[in-house]
Amino acid sequence: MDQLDLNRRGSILLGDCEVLLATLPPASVDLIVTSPPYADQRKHTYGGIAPDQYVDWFLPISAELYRVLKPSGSFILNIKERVVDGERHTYILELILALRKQGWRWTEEYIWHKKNCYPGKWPNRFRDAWERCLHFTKEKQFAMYQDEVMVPTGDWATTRLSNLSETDKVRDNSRVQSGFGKKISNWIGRDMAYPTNVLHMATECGNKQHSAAFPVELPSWFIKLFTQPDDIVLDPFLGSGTTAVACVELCRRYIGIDISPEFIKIAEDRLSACYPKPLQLFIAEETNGTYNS
Amino acid sequence: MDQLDLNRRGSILLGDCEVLLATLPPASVDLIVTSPPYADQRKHTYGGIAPDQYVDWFLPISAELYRVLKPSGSFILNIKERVVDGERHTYILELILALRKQGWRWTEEYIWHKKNCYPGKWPNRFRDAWERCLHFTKEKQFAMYQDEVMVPTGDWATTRLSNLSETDKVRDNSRVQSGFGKKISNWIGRDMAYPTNVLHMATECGNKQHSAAFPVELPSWFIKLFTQPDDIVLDPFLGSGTTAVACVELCRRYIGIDISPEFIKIAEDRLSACYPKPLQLFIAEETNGTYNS
DNA sequence: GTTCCGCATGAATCGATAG
DNA sequence: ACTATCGATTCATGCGGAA
Repeated sequence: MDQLDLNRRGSILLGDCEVLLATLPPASVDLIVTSPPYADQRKHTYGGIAPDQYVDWFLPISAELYRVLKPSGSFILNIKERVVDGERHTYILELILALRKQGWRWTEEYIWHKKNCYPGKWPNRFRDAWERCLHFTKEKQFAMYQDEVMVPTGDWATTRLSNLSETDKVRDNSRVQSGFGKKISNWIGRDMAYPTNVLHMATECGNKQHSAAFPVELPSWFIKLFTQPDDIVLDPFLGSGTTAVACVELCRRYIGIDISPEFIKIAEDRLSACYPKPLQLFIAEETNGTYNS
Repeated sequence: MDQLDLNRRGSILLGDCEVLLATLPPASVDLIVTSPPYADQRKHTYGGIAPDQYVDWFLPISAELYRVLKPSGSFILNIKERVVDGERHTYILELILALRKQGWRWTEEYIWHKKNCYPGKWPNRFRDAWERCLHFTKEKQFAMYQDEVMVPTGDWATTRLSNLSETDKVRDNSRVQSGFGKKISNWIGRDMAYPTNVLHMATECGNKQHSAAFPVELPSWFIKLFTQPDDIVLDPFLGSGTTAVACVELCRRYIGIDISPEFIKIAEDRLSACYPKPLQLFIAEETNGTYNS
């Protein structure tokens, strides 16, 4: 990836992703995580793709994504169909079918359950509290590091976890993420379980600087699951840079593309104030000498 | 519906639902809730429909469902696609597209989050913890009674609800469901909120008598949301009778169809031991005189 | 009458073995 | 080669029995 001028942390590219993706070498990316502009959204930057044209708009881009992804790589597409004329539009169903014709395997559909979804009331539907995280791969076998996202078992969470201090939790997390120490499965033993394909995460609503499509937690989870440190993660619709932030925190390299100079600026500002998680821990311990292991 | 010989509670019909549905009058049903046999499942009763043939198998049935449903009615289809050769099969996506061509409106997709999903570990996926509850309607406007499924807000649930006895909860539920007392929204006031389109419910696995496809809670929720007392609810794949049980408990009339005499027997046995929720309360209070309001 | 522990039980999926 | 069956894997829940 040296020809990409990818520094130690990553690269942010300004421009149309279909054009810029063509400049990347084939089979060079370990993971693609993205939340593309939803139909009729972001009109000021992408021109607001009409639902009926969404598949035709996306397919040339996904063809380039297929080319740059390693055979062992994964492609996570976070998306949710809009309501049009009182019913769910079918462009995502059609997109899944079209991507399969393009060669992608529709390996799994994860659900992001938005614990704090947007408020509102309508006569014929409730608040929409979930989005699709479609998992596509090129091959039947692909890289997956399940131990990296293990969670406390229900029993353990309600009884023992509640007794741990916040500092304990932070320290434990960072140790695992930095690759030091034992595997979680050995370390905690039977107190940890593998997660399911339903992710419970709150949306980030407090941040006034940027309107992130998804919380850092979401790309972080998939990055831990599908890549190792120093692997390369691509987000062709970087937006406010959430995927790149997750990469820095987890010591992965990123390639971020966006067509909007405003968003690129926001992403670069966020990244400049962003450190790997182990380093964050180090800073925290420097500042706070009261911690005892 | 008198020509159906529908008694005060409902009717259970033994036979092929495509045939039997043709005998029902048009526009006579308020709600259809069903969980059809999934592809390649239940081979002993339904012959195990192959994934590739699923849409063709289902369309003649859904045509009859369309005919018997009132214009203001809803059709809830609980289903989940299998994994075939390491990827999710697309027959449900194709089914949604085909149902729309048949005239159905794909109004919403609710998610049933199965808190206790089937265990297991595989190299390329996690446990499947969710199923689709597809909501189809005939018209843009349809009957929906949102107040009937309001839920306590987090604060209230964790503080006051946990202090209530089981009897209290039964009493409260039955009052609301039977139409006695105030609307929940007035009764609890600001402590109640509307739910989202994500339903958190555990599967019923402990029951030795029958293996219900879904918990009574699931059809109950949709029945409360889309019907009023004495309305008619249809389940063309009744199975062990869970939908009919929910109808009895909520004082709705049911039409249940199943092709398996064994399942019909199980359903009838369950229904004979089944009472409306207000009556359950009455029995509970007869037995337990210690309750003070 | 509580609370706590042990146990059986699932609309599952994969890989290996057998026809 | 391609399909059919079987064992191994794994965890939240609700029941019954025990302290």
